[in-house]
Amino acid sequence: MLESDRPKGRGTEARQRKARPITRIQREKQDLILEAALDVFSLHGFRGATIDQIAEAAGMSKPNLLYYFPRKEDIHKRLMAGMLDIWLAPLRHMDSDGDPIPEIRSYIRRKLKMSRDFPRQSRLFANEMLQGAPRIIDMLEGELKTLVDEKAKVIGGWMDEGKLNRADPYHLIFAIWATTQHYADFDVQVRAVLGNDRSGEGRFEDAACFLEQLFMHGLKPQRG
Amino acid sequence: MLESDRPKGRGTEARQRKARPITRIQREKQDLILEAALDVFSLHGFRGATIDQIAEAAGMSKPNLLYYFPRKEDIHKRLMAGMLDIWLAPLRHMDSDGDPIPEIRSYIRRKLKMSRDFPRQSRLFANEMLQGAPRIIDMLEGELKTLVDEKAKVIGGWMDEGKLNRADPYHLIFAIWATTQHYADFDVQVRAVLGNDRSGEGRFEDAACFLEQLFMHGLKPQRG
DNA sequence: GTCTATATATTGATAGAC
DNA sequence: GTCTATCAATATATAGAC
Repeated sequence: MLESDRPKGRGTEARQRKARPITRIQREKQDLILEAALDVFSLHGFRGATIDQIAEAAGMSKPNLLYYFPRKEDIHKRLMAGMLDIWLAPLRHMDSDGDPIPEIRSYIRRKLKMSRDFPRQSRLFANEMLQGAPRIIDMLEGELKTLVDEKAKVIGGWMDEGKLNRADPYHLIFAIWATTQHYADFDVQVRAVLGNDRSGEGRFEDAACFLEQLFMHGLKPQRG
Repeated sequence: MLESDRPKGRGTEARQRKARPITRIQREKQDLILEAALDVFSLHGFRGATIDQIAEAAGMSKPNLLYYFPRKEDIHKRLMAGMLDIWLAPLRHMDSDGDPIPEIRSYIRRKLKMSRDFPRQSRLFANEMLQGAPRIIDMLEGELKTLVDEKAKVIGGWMDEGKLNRADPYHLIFAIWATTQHYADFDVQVRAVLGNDRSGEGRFEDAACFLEQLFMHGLKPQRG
């Protein structure tokens, strides 16, 4: 059995870091590593990424990097944790007391902006999903499900009041996730299809415009 | 420089296979390998997958597998090639002479059905995208772009005739891809959020229903 | 065609000098 | 804290017996 996430080499006990305050220079080095690791992990996934690559991207030697994060998994864990909060912020932000249409419109825009500004985080997340989310499945079934349940209830309430067309709130949320994250995760494909002439950053504004139209009115023209 | 796709070991020249007809037993073995490789590649990506894993899943020894596909890359290449045709079939199928609304509705259903029936192929493709599509970028900029350009023109024509609400055809196609493939690529997340009770195969029917509603009518209720 | 044994490179992680 | 050197495991691929 090839267990990808098992620490290799001889008995590796995570190096005990003393609980002393972290210096500025230490944090800067850590941030440098995390920044480089985000590049590499988001592109190759956990197993595809190598410490060599991360160290080179961070401009330091491999043992030096391992001085700050004793194990490869530690870096990945930190990146995931740091990202999940940011990632769910837009959904948390959706206000049950607000007007349904503007709330959903603004949720879509916020989510699309995250794909534009944090594409690597999106791909890191997508990589984890494709692999069956081994490292965050608990969070999906716990924290995430709770949040979505809550927001689905809010949306369902809006529909009951006739402020939105009736539709499954869960699949609505999936659709918003899918359409917005697509521009980060499938960026190569989007660029290839749009061609060089349309591959400027304008594609995000076009996407925002299209998605607003889609989610608000759909494709079928109204008679009259 | 760590070049992941470079063949390793000593001077490896692809073993010259004689151009003699392939026997039935050979094809069966190859299919067995491809089937196993699809499992492993779709889950771990190209670099994350190992020949050991594939060989074990196929129930044969590693050298035996390498007898049929001399290099790891050969297996992956075959899987990609075999998949791309299937993958684009639903879009090719969209008929410019048909009625716009039924054509699009049926395209969505067909694409969603592919996510249900071929989730591993979808994830294989997604993995390749996340990595910047190094092995199929030419196909994206060539064959795929040509096909999408053509179909975008068809959809644009329908809009000119007033048979569809005006919207960017390219982003419409992206939205259909994203929403349908989401159910294969982010399957873990979908299941986690819907919970055990709603994680039967019924979720695909729910999704089909929702997506039809979304793409046809959007969320905003019509007055009157 | 299939197997055992093995060559060679890569990789995660450690040792120990400075 | 940082580096060079290196270990042990893993991985791709080949050699050669049967």
